[in-house]
Amino acid sequence: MNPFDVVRHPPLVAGRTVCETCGSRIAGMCKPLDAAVLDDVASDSEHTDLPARGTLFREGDPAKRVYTLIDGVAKLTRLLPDGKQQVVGFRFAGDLLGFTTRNTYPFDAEMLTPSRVCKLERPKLDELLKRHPLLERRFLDLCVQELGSTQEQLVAVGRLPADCRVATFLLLLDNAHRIRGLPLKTLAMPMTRADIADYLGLTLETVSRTFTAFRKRGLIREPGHGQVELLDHEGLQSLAEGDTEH
Amino acid sequence: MNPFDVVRHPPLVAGRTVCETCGSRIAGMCKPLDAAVLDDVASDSEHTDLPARGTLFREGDPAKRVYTLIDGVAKLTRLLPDGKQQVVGFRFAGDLLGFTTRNTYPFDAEMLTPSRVCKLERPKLDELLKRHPLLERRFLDLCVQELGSTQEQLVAVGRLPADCRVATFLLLLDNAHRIRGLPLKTLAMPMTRADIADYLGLTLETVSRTFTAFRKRGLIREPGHGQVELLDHEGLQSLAEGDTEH
DNA sequence: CGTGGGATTGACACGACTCAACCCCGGTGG
DNA sequence: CCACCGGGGTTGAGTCGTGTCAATCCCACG
Repeated sequence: MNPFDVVRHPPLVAGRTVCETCGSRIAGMCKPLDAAVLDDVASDSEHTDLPARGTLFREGDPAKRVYTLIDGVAKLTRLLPDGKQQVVGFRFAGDLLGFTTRNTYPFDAEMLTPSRVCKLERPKLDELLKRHPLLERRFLDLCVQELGSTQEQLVAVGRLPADCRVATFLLLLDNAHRIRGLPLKTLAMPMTRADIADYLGLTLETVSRTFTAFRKRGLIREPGHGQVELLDHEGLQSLAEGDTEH
Repeated sequence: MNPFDVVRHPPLVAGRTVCETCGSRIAGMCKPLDAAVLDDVASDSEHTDLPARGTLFREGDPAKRVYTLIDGVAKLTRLLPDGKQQVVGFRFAGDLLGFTTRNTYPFDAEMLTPSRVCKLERPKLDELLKRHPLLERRFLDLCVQELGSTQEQLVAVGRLPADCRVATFLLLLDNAHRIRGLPLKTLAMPMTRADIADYLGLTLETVSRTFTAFRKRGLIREPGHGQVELLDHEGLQSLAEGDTEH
């Protein structure tokens, strides 16, 4: 059902590098932990399932837990007073959700597909952090990474025309699949045109028009609902870099 | 000369809470450190002066040092292949500059005023991090904070019309002065219209027109070059929140 | 006094938004 | 079984906000 739940990769290095509880290996908090620490974390964590459109938490809620997205896709949004929203990021299987040093979440987290998360209570996390210095370092890395991708998004939204922005989104999606070892020919794309528009600072109509333009130019194919195939990586790449030529 | 260098605040709490070497108290890495740690840091750090328009480091340079901006204002920019640039943030006295867990800087750092920085070699920082766990926690806090403000910026750039964006910028500037205890009637504004435009995803002409519109509406005054006075906080606030009314 | 960078202002073009109609498809219930 | 409904997507026509290009102004500085 969920396009992301079929995967089972071999460990990257010998030994237990995957958190057996949450399956996290790629981007989650467990990545650099050794077996002892993993057991420690695992004993404190617990699973929950959410339906598509389910809300994990809302902007302003007390940040009582951190989550690892075991499987599924989430969008993170900030709401404006007038009802418009800005998507500040998408999250995929293995990603960390809701980590912050503040005491409330800074955005909503809503699932785009039926999903499973591994949740960890904040006090337990704080204990773990005290016990395992490596873990704190890990969070720092993740935070720096997140900052980097938000800045990338900012550049796209601030300085690129519509078609270039859509190209960056498609490459982002492609990359999310690539680093997870997911099928790369046809990409699962559970987000609606409206989601993509809110991510790129456009309207859903503009996104829709851009997709059909890309189809006509032979840049992409859409074999079915919620799927894309990138036919011309080169072309998309040069678009994403701001080449408005041809 | 530099509008930010006149300040000398009393310590917030009793004891030595300000790094005597770098003067950092507000936002820099030294904030939560006790005297012993401060001495430790101070003995490894060193000062440098930069002229206005001086470059501290460039995107892609090996991240060999971290800096604390003792005094002055910096802009952080990402460059696009076609020459356009996006300002991903401004930094003020006391702020940390160039901290990352990656091995290259993700953006350029250019001074807008004559500035002084306190620099610390990366290997020494790594040692300090090992020796003082509190410091690592501090960096995590700073990173989370930075992420939050980048997301704010993203919302403004992605979803607000020009006048609302300019209002958010003015309030940002006001806040930067407020938390530093700097004069709040007339704010020092060392950035050019082009800098502001690159921060907000606009053109310098649009920024200029918006400023004159604000002047005519009585929202602001500009007593001199590089200075603004916010006459109607309320009005700017409601603009910044997306109220396009009146 | 001349020079150059920053800022302002105007005329115009164009890209993206708005509003609206329509299609497609899956689900639901009569 | 089929009519109805609603959500997502596409497409068109017209408007409007910004971008573009260019002229002019201001002022600090050499």
